[in-house]
Amino acid sequence: MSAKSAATYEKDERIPPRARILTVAGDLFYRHGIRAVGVDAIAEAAGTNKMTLYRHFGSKDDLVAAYLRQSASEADGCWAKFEQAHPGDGRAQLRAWLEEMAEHVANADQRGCPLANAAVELPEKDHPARRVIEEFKVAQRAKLIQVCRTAGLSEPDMLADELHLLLEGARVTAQSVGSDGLGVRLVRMGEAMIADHAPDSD
Amino acid sequence: MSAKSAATYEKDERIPPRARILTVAGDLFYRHGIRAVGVDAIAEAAGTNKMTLYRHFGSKDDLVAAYLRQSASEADGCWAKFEQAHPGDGRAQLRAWLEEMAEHVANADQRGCPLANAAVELPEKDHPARRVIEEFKVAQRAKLIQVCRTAGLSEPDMLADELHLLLEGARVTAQSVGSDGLGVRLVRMGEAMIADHAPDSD
DNA sequence: GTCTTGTGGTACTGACCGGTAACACTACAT
DNA sequence: ATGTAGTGTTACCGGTCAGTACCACAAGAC
Repeated sequence: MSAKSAATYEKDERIPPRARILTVAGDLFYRHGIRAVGVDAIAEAAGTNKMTLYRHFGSKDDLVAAYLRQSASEADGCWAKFEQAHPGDGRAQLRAWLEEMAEHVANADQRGCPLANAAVELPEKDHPARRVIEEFKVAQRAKLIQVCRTAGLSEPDMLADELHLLLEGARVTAQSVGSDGLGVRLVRMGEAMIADHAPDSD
Repeated sequence: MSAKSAATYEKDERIPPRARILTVAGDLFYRHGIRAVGVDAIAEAAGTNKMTLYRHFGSKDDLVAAYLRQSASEADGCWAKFEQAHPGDGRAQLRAWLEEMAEHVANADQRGCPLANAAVELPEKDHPARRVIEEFKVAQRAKLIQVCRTAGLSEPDMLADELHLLLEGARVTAQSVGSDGLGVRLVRMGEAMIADHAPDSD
């Protein structure tokens, strides 16, 4: 109930400690930044202790990597959701994605892409998190290109990169400037980009 | 000459300690991240000691704020340079800006916008750096809108935001994905956006 | 002269960092 | 009943963190 963390587990849950640790670590890393959160704080917030944490994750860096893997798989699940909601309809999936991102940007307690933030915070190129970030971003790009292609849009890889830059820019801008009206502008711009790549007049 | 820092002053310079500290702090903060750099390291790299550092900057947070102010004024100087190179020609200034950013993105030891990175690293809303970031971003946006307007482009504020999102996205993407071909694509996309807002066919 | 201002050097505080050792305990399987 | 796997607890390690006290030294001002 403190201002610092609303996600303290108060211990006794039926959820196994590893999952508790990962959940609470994700919350703290995302909200306060990776370097700003110590393992003691994570263990305590997860209702366990440092030893158990280190039995499941060999080091803080490993925990960070696991956190990023988790974030990446959530993003994948997001795409799966769109595909399920609009099966075969790439255009609708793109639109759903745009709207989701607009919502994200407008939400005050969202702090951008966890992976991109980690890339900013951890420049050391041999950090275990780096691999996760790169793999995710490559997969993400491939996924986006594929959706653009199945949507029947021209130059799918070009459009995918355009949309990606737009969204990434919006997410990072929301953190430094704020997000008044950014969401709607985002959707408008994205729609315009998509329209520019429509082969038929739509 | 080590891998860690090429900017160690080896002490004896004629440059006064305050300037040395600020320069070396900027270098280290930018390359390794703000939270990753301690005041001891800065003082040593600047060829001075912690006491002198604390005499000029009351705390690390103040030093960080000074670092960001410095970065912001460098960016302002950049715009002044464009204005001087292409006086009165907003379009050419925008083009110069795009090319500068493309260059930046392609450069491997650039790590995005110092202000935006700081916003990621320092989410605490009462941090002295926050004020600097917000003021800079507001000024930056105003400046960009003004250039778009004097360039005679339609919907200057809309275009300015589009360009800003594009650029910010490119800078942050370069850190997580890499920058192969990103520069040229950036210029192309920016030119297309500008063209879309040209009242006459150009 | 001396007084002041800026600087360097050293040593320190107290807190926190990531990580580990050793041991007690519970639950469950056989 | 016994073994085993996972967990909790406490105390600790060496290192680093931001920040400070104290003193010595140099330069310029008067």
